This record gives sequence, C-alpha cells and structure tokens, in this order.
Amino acid sequence: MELKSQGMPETNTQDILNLEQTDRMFHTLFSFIKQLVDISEHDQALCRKFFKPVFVPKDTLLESEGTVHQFHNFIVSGFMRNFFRDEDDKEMTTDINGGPRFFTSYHSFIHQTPSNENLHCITDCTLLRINRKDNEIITLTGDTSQQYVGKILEHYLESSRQRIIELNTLTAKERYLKLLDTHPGILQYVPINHIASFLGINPGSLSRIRQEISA
Amino acid sequence: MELKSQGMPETNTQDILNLEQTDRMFHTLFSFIKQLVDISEHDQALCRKFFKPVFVPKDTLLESEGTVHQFHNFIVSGFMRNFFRDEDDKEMTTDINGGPRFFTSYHSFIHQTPSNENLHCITDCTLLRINRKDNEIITLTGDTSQQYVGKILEHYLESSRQRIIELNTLTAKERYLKLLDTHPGILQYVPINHIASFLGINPGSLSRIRQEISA
DNA sequence: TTCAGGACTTCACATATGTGAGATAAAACG
DNA sequence: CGTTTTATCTCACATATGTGAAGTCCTGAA
Repeated sequence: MELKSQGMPETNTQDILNLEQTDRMFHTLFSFIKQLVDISEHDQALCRKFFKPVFVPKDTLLESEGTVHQFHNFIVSGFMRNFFRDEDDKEMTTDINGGPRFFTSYHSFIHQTPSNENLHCITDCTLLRINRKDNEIITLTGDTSQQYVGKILEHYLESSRQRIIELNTLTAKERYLKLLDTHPGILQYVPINHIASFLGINPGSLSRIRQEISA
Repeated sequence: MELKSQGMPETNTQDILNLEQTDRMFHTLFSFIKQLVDISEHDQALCRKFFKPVFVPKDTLLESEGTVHQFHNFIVSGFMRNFFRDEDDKEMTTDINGGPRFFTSYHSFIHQTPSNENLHCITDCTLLRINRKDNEIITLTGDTSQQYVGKILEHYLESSRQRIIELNTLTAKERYLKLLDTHPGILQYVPINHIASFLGINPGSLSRIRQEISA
C-alpha cells in the first residue's frame, strides 16, 4: 500500500472544518486535559489560539523517520499508529490509538532531533496540532502547562509500566483479548497486521489465536 | 528467606558513615544529576541539606506494599529490586538496579497513596534518601528541580519504550544476554530467580538458556 | 555438628508461538 | 471489465518456552 505523504494540511483545513466542528474539537481536548489538571480559561484561550484543527485523510504519513517531527498532535478522532523499521527493515508498530489522546514522537518534538519513528494515520483523522514554537509559548505562559506536562509524562510512565508487566506475564491470547477490551472498535479500523506487531505476536500466530477464540 | 523489615536507619547511620564517605555519596548523586541538568551550587546545597545518607543491610525491605512510600531513594551502591505480588501471590520483579540511580515507587511517593510495590535491598546498600516534605521544598525552591523532574521522567519514559520494544522483539536468550551486557556484575549479586522474573522468563527456562550459553 | 530450607539445575514432557508456503477473498487500479 | 495487490487465513512443521518433579549443592540456624 502506498502511503500519501503529507501536503499542506492548513490550506485545505478551512474548507472542511467549520466553526462548530472546531468548537467540538476543542471541547474534546479540554475534556481530556481536565482528567489531569484544572485548566484555566486563560490557558484554554491559549490553546484555541495556537492549536490548529486539521483533517487528515486515511493512510497519510503525518511525520516520518529521519526528520525532526514538527508537531505535537492531539487525536480528536481516528486511528493512528507509531512505527519504526528494525534492522531488517521490517515495520514494528509500537503504538496504536484511536484518541482522544496526544500522539506524538515526544522526544523528537521537544529536542528537535531527527526521529526514527513514523506517525501514520490509519483512518481519516481529525487532529489538533501545535508546532514547537507555539508549544513553547504555551509552556512558558500557561498557568498550568508545566504542571500538565509533568502529570501526563507520569501518566504515560505508569501506562508503560503496566504494559511491561503485561508483556512479561500474559500470553499472546490474553494480550490480544485485553487489547480488544481496552480498545473497542479497533478491529473495525486497524489491520490485523499492525495489531499483531503492536502486541509482539507473529501474524500467523495471531490468526490462529483468533480462530481459537471464535471457535 | 526472611526479609528484615526496616528499623530506623537514621539512628545507626552516623555510627557507620563518616564525613568523607558522605561527601563521596553526594558526589555520586551530583554526577548522576549532571547527566541531565546543570545543577547549581545553591541546589547542591539544598540536596546536602535534605538528602540523608543511609546504610541498609542486605535483604531489607525498604518500603512495602500496602503502605504509602515515605522516601525518594537514590542508590549510591548496592543492588535493589522492585516487586509486587500477582493474583496468585507470586512475586513479580519489575525492576532491578545497582545504581547509581533513583529507585522509588514514584507514584506512591508523589501522590501519597498506598503502593502495591516493594523495594527490596538485595545486597548491602548505601542510599541517599529524602522524605516527601523535604522533597517538596527542593522542588519549590530549587533553581532547576522542576526541569530535572521533567527530564528524568522523559528519560524513564524513553527507557520504558525501549524495554517494551525488546520484550516484543527479542527472544528470552537475547533479553538475558542483553541484561548481562548492560548490568555487568548483576549475576554476582542478584539471585537468578529475580533475574528470571524481571525478564519474564520461567526460572527453569532461564536455567536451560544459561546452559546453552555456557556450552 | 546436624538439619532444614533455599538456590539453582536437570530432565521429560506439554504447550505456545514462530515460520514459510500456499489458498482465498476482497479491494485497488488500470 | 479484468488484473494486480493486499489482507487475512490455513496448515504442517520447527522451535521456544512453560511445567512440575526430582536432584545437587550450599548456607544458616539450632
């Protein structure tokens, strides 16, 4: 499959997303943020000013390996995955998510170093994006941005810890069932191949597992 | 084996650790911190004031499950592990390290919630510890503490990411060999059982793997 | 000194997962 | 419309890892 590479999303954005849609998108963002901190009106205004709504068609490579990733992405809707290539040039999917959630190659974005990761929109996606300079402005002038960054890093660290424990203790079948449980609808939108890679299971093996389950 | 539970480490500390030793310990701490941020003289003084040097004999349970963890621990020397009990009451070792490194049940410490984790000094350990109130003082009054917390969370997140990839792609033998590579001396100090649990390998299987390697 | 328990190994066997070569069907494309 | 790709499945076989029982060796407590 040929992936579209990304053109200039801002240009076609205004055509497609109207004000009401944009409002809903920011509402989704703020609901997400409020799970961790109490975001002030002032900071909400900052976000509205600097985060840009974007519609991205399916099978677009939003950011790609070898480049410095330009944006911090918040998935409002749609499924994305994060993958890199191993020594044998095989794609390894390290993350899959259908939002709402931030989905970014954080290290590359913050430190402005080339990434080995690719951000791939599997389905049509609506995103809120912010570039690095604007993100820095929010970080420096927001009331609670620093606090939020700390909390969200902490949160992802805890998720990682959990995932490590699961990889260490659960069988392939259990990991698969757990994924279906926590990501309802994922089967409908994400190719099994990517799910297998994400779970560290061989595609053939996963196929057998699916057969066992349905039997 | 019966684990000692922890008494009052500060009381026997002065007896054992003299000024020169203490100096060396802080030097180790600051070298570690300097890998991530440029710590100021002012902040070094803060650390000297609030971090307490502690000697902990081997097989001590420093913090235990069901309690709110009281200290942020920096391993100057010695091996510690972090473990919890699964549904079958079996110990699962989630982390092993011989320092220098911070070694803490971070979530419990910061949020003052009961932890399901246990911090176990496998060997004699020398630590620098700080309680939560003093840690908060440093966080609020230090020049670079906030920045440091951000950086170290980021660093651990990157490590977790790496470990997830390894669990997903490497065989048990490869994971074992990699551990020996990155943690020289671990075999000498840490029971194979704990290493097996940490790597997500059955002790019997690891034994066979070790046999294959030595052959 | 003896003894009990822990750490580690070994083995035979069970189970889980990987591998590669097709088969099938649907989607993409000219 | 037919052709080509792509995703997925299926199968037989190979390999990796788990399991439980037993054995060896060592160490620490009585």
